[in-house]
Formats: sequence, structure tokens, C-alpha cells
Amino acid sequence: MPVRSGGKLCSAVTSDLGQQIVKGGFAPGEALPTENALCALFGVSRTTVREAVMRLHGKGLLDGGPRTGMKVLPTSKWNQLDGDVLRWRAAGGMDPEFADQLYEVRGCIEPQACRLAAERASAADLRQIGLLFAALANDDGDVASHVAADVAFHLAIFAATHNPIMISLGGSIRTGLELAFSQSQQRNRMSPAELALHGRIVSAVTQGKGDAAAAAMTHLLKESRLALT
Amino acid sequence: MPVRSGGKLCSAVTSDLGQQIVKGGFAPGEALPTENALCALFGVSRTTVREAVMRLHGKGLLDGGPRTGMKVLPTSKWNQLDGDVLRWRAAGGMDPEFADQLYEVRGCIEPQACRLAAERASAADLRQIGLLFAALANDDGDVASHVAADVAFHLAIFAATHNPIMISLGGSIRTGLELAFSQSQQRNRMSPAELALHGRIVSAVTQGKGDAAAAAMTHLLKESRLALT
DNA sequence: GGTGTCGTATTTGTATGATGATTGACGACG
DNA sequence: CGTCGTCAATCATCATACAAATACGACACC
Repeated sequence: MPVRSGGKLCSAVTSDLGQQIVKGGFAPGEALPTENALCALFGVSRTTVREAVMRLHGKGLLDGGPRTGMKVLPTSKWNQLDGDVLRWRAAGGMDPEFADQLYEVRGCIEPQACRLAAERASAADLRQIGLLFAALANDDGDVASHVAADVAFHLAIFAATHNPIMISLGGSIRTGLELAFSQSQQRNRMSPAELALHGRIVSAVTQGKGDAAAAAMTHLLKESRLALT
Repeated sequence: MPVRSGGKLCSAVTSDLGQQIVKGGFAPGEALPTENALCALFGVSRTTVREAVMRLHGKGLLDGGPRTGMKVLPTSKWNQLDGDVLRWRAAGGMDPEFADQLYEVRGCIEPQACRLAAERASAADLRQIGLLFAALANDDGDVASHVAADVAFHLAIFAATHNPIMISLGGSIRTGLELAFSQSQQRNRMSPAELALHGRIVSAVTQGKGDAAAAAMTHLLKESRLALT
């Protein structure tokens, strides 16, 4: 008898299965249970299971054909930057290793994005960035809204690059961090030092100083990583 | 009467629909035809259409709920780095704008990846990179094998960072380029200048000189972009 | 006439069963 | 001992049915 939980069963199964794979419940190279077995496992129909499997296939987590069953692909084939994959890795508390990897990638990308933003931000972009910085500085709401403002600020930087690929990349990275923040420990409000570094980024970008903007962002990320336990 | 093409119908529908979306056949914000309409359009059953739609949903191209139908999301929500999305964008000849965007992102990431590789490549990594460089230098095969060797070289750099997220990122980028190369024009064999720059990267990475490695990669990308028409 | 409420129709979400295609395994045969 | 054909398991696709959610319009009421 199927679980009559109401809605979006497919998404629930996708998340559940995906998380089990990402968390290592099924080792890479290992074959997944047959579709019928998964049906029994989750208490849903084959239709739903197949839709979930298709999504995971689309994310590079699985591959396989008839008779062989679906195999878990090696992690190198995964779309590690897919929002869902990041979410699943960060779910239930993010391990320090994952945080390091994420910050390392941020350190490679965000300063360069910042440089591009400084070189080509439009007036509207600059206005938006300035607004978000002001919101960040004046925000006296709870921690959640503070984090949200921080995220919005960084996304605005990416948006100012006017490069869709870069923007998408930024979205993925921030997704992972956002989730991690909200789940592990609520980090303290931004330190004055961090806020000041945000300010340096704003002025450098506004003045079109690419190198300075990149340097400020690099500095900020270092500071921010340290603050994260 | 369904198309009895043999196999992989689902993948075919996914590619077809996905490409139409990416290529702008359906504008962002626009609602997709109903599932039944899509069935008629592609001549497949609803099951297959839904599996395709689920995959696209997983890539951030679509969203929607019951009764409202699926809407095409704004491009900012797409997983632009998803291998399939890149493929679809590059399909049928890559427009110069896309090439610029891709090279810009490469320019942001690969030099930094190179720096990391220089800092922490293992002996095995270095051996592998050296081997691939030798293959690149001595290769006298056709253009395809030359491109493949080039791709393998850059992937090895990413692998040497030992950061799974970075590695995945590298895979995505290279996927797009590979597809673009093989479809648009077959580019000429690598110029001596490019080859020499590869060599500079190898020695810088081997000697652990991060800055020099990053600079060499930046230089190489500039050179390579120019050679690409 | 305007507005709030309710019913209905349409569309997606899920379940079920059937049929064909593909492929690995195993045994028969040369 | 090797090669090949058959078999069975499993995925791929299809067809159909029902449930759930929501948009739209009808209707009553103010």
C-alpha cells in the first residue's frame, strides 16, 4: 500500500536516494537495487522510482542499461556543483573537509568574478551592490536575515560579471554554503573586520579597480573561513 | 503510433526538448505545452515525456506544479555547467558569445587550479602530467587525438588539485570545449607557442611554483583563445 | 454592481499491469 | 576448450486509471 503523504513524492524519493548515494550509502561502482526492490524500499510505485532515478542519472550519479542495473558512478563523474548534490552533501551537518573544498573553490572563483565585476559592472549593478551592502551594514534582524543579505551580496557580484556561466556557478556555490550555514551551527553575526572587507570590495568595484577588488575578496574569504569554526 | 527507434527514446526526447529550451525555442517564463501535447509532439507516451521533463527539472531548466504546467525558468537558474546543458548550447556550432563566456570562466578557474596543483601534486600526479605532456608533444596522430591529448592534460591538472569539486568543475568545462571543437571547425594542430606554454606549466607545477604555474596557464588560455578563430 | 464562495474542469502526480528489447549467464555442441 | 544459441532477468516503453491540486467561471449575497 503506497504511502499517501500528499504531494511531490517523486522529489522526496529523489532526495532520499540521492542523499544516500552522496553520503556513501552506496559505494561508487556498486550496483543499485533493482527498480522493484527500490519500490519496496520506499513504498512507492515503479513510475516514481524511475523518475527519481532519471533525475539522478541526469546529475551524473548513476549510469547503466538494461539487465545490468544502475551503477553508482565514481565521484569524479558527478556534477558536484549541482545544487541538489551540494545540498545532499551538506545535509545533516557539513564535514570540515567539505567546507574546505568549498572555500577553496570559492577562493579560486570569487576573486576573479570580483575582478570581472569591477571591469564591467553597469550603473544598475553598482547601485544594487551598494544597496545590498547597506542592507548588510544596517541589518539588525536575526542571524538568518543576515546570512541571506550576505548571500545576496555575493550573488550580486556574480551577476555584475554578465557571464551566465559565471552566474550559475556562483549560484551553485552559494547554495551549498547557505544550506551548510543553516544546518550546522548558526554562525555569529559578521565581524566588523568582515564588514569592512565587504566595504573595500564595494569601493574597489565601484572605482573599477579590478586588482584591488580581487585582493579584497581573497582577504574576505580567508577571514570568513576562519570565522567558520 | 510510437516511434519504434529501438532504444534510448527517453534520452532522445530529453535532448530534443532540452536543446529547444536552451536554444530559445521556449522563452524563459513561458509555459511548456501540456504533457499530452508533448506526447503528441514527440510521438511518445506520457511516461517518457515525464521522465524527460524530470531530467530537465533536475537541471534547473523547468519548474512548476500541478495544474499550472511546467514553466521555463530564467537562465540564471539553469545549471549552466551541467554537461548536457553545455552540450545543448554548443550543439550545431558554438556561437562566439558562448566561446567567450566559456574561455572567460576558464581564465578564472584554470590558473587557480594550476596553482593548487603546483602546491600539492603527488609524485603520481606529476608523473601523469609529464606523461600526458610527452604524448601531446610527440603525438603525430590526427587532429582528434591531438584534441583528446590536450583535454587529458588539462584534466590531469584539475585532478592534481585533489579537490573533488574542482575536478568536477574541470570536467564540465572541458566537456563544453570538447564538444565545441568537434562540431564547429576542426582547429589546427597546436601551435609551437602553445606547446611551449604547456611545457612551462609542467615545469612550474613540477617545481611547486604556484605563481609561475598560474601565470603560464593564463598565458596559454589567452593564446589558445586567439587561435580559436 | 461588486465581491466572496463554491463547484467544476483541466492538468499534473501516482499507481498498476503488460509487452518488447537488451544483455549477461549458462549450458549445448563442435 | 572454445564458440554459439537459448534463457531469464531487468530495464524501456506504453496504455490506462484514479487522486490531488489549482485556475477559472458560475452563482449567491451584500
